[in-house]
Amino acid sequence: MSENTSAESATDSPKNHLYLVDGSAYIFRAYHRLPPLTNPEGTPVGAVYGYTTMLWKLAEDLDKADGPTHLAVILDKSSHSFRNDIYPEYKAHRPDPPEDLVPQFPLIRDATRAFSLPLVEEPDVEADDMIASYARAAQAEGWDVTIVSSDKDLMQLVGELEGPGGKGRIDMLDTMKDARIFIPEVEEKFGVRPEQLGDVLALMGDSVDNIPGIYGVGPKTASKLISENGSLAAALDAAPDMKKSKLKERLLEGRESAELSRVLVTLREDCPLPIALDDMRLDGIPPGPLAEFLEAHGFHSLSKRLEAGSGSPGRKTNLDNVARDTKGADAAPEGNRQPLPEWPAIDRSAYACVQDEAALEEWIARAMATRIVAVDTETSELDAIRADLVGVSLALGAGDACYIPLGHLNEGGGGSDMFAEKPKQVPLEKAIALLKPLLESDAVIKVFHNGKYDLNVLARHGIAVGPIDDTMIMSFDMDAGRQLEGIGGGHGMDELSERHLGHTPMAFKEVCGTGKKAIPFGEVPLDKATEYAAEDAEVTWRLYHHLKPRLPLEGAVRVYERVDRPLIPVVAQMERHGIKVDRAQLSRLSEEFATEMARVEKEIFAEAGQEFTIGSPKQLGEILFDKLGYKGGRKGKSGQYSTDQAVLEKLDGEGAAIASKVLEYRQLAKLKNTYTDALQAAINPDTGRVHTSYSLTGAQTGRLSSTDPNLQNIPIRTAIGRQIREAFVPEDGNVLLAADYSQIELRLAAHMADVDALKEAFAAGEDIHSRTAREMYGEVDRDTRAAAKTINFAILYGISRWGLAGRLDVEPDEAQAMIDRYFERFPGIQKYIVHTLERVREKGYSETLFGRKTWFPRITSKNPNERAGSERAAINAPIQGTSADIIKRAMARMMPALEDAGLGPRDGKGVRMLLQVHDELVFELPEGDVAAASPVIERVMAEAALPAVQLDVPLGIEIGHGASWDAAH
DNA sequence: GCTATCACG
DNA sequence: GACGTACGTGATAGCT
Repeated sequence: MSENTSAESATDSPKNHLYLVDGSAYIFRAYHRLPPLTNPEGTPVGAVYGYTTMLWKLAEDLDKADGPTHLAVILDKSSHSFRNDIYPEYKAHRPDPPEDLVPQFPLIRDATRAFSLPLVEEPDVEADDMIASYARAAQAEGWDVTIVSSDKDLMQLVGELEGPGGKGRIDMLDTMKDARIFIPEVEEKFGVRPEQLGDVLALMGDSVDNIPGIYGVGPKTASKLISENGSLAAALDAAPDMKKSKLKERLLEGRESAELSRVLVTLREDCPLPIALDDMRLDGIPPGPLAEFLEAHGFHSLSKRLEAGSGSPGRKTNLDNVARDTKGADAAPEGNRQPLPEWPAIDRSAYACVQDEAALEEWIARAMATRIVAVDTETSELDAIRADLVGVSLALGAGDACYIPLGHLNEGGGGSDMFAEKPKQVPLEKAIALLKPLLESDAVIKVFHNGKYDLNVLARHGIAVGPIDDTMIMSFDMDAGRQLEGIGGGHGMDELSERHLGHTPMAFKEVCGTGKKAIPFGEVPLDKATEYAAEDAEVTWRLYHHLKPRLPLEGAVRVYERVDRPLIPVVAQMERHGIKVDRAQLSRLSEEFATEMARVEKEIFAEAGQEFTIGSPKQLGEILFDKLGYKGGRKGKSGQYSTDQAVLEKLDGEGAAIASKVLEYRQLAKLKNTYTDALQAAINPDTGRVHTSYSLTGAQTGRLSSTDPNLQNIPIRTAIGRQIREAFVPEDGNVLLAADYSQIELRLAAHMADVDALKEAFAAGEDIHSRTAREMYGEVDRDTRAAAKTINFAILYGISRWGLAGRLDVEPDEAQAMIDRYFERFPGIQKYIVHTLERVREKGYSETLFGRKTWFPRITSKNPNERAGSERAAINAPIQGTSADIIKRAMARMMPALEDAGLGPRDGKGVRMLLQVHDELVFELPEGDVAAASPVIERVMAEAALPAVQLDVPLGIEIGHGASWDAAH
């Protein structure tokens, strides 16, 4: 980390913060979560790899505010402890670890040594006890402690205590979920305070460790008993007075067992400490041993990162530099292409075409065993909501893929010979029945590229696919905005295949043709279809194994796992819901607009003295400026006159009647062509509703975008345009409900730039533009408020005196004076801008509060125009992107929260989330549910940043409902 | 396929 | 000191 950044953040001397890594528990989880990789010698290293990236990530946080100053790894040394002595059955029925995990245990030690980290392994002491002892010892010294684990037993330690050395805090970090666990999280999970957790655990027991607890008492009952009675002893004592019940009997009978369990779950906090706390200080990671280790196990991507950042050989280096300084490496044209695992070249001729049930069953069984399967669907058309399923392809490994045709007609098309036999295929119904358990199995990760599409296609066949991963979203979360010279910056499969695998997949048009000669996929001959479809699945499989391990290295795990990945099925469901539009209303408006256009057109021709194409800016410009002689400059390299709204309004102000008529004509044409006509055409004949498609990778900042049709730009600002909103309606008996974040970007700016005056204003519920006007001008009236509003937005968008001058119609000097005044009144803003730009120049990317990166390669451009443009975008991206992260989190939590409140889908109805418009969510719900649903929706939205981010400003929500989208505002 | 325009946040 | 600069999108018409 560069000196200036640390100087800014580290004004106070950093508090000691000990990280204790529960290594043994981690590798079990890593094993079950990660793909079964092997090193060059064939030793399985999937869990080791996960462990290595975890340590890397922790070391990366070294200089961060809440990062480690001290770190140690604790491992279990032997299977015997004091618990076996008092209870021989303890952990007696543990199954042996999986065969391919056993050889990884010693490698965990190697990995730890490779990072030069202290390693604690004591015989006859369990890791949990050792962790507890170290945690308490550090806490007593007034240190903060983070236990890197998600073991529920360790949650007993969470909390804050005043020791001889000051106040020390113990929390936990679940690196797989990237979640901090503190008192509220424990309370949420177990319903009791951490210090009461031992009592709950004693009652409920633990089948894995063979802790008996009380038979028939599970987490729910245990938590209830303890929270009601205060403690285990009190709960047991209260049992004789309970009214007769099964539970009473069990408590009376199980008293001894519970008391034994209480001892077993108690952590020993007084183990002798083999390594002194001070010796756990983390100064830096010497690169030598680490490089050797990474190399030996074929962790090429990590090796490369280490090389890229290590500087002079042998120098002790801080991993923060190593892992983060990726700019240099990635700026090279091939920089983004990492060494690949040793896969054979893709061979399209090797794919299987699955045409009978037996073969399909075998593929499905193998997929179940493999636990990770790449899936791709082929369909009759692009629109997922209308598309029919034509086939499914699966990939289980490199060179191990198949295509399952399901809806193919005979080659050359169905129309020409309707009696032609179809190719042999597993009947669709049968295939769906066989695939459903695989695609819905919790134990198997289904990997897609743009899975939202496939989810929608498969949902039509009653398959609720999950859990999924998505290589398109992974790519977006790591590489948004990143453009490599000559390689492009998109996230399409073909592009990623070129970029990361160096392989050009078969082009769709090669298979189906293009333009008028295009044929539907169902008419492609099976051999060709198999090559194309199975290749897509295999490419997805390979991309997954390339991209997934990169996620932690790029710091993209949190945004992928906590924001974007959970959103995929949610957005898919919104698309399937669609929204009802009133066709008659739209049609009426179309006619009305057409009549008006004809009238205005006549008037324009009269003014112009001739007929011309009003919609042609070129012709219009010539009429206005050449023929009629109005003043107005040329524009751009096209040499064409500008005739946009600003120009025409100016002309209108100067008395040119034709200008306002053209504006009116344009407005009508826009509304008719883009909305009233197009929306009618977009109604799905099967559902009678309009189904937009959201792009999850469309906007570099992390926002969604909406296409076919775009429902994120339906008019609202003018009365005439709002008539179109009136055509968006609920089904009978329902209403539409709109909930939006009020001024979310300004609130985030106030938080992120730490502007006290703005934070106060939001906390007090003031009108923010009025407050700005008061700060800037000392008085608030219509004019000063309007100017303040303009300036507030200018700030969000990256300000310039010329831009502001243009908007406010003042001289740039005066605009500059206003900017200076703004910075003076809100000093945090200028600091934020300067700091943000410094960071982007240094790192190459901006970051949101949730860690979403947007890359700005042109921030260093020699072209001042280009560079300035990047700077403005870079100032805006963290704010716009954080807002996007927040509403995405709200969306992912919304339906579960409504379901918890009993408001979920009921006989196909209930509350349905239909649309997202950046800071607004639109729902359709039975009128009778409005009162119950509104507070739930409001709470989920208002709390969406928590617990990951605690904002200094409240998030205000405005909610309305009515018989149309317009009425809901 | 590109440019200009304008709808939204 | 300049920069025919407010940020982020998508659809349409006209024109090459």
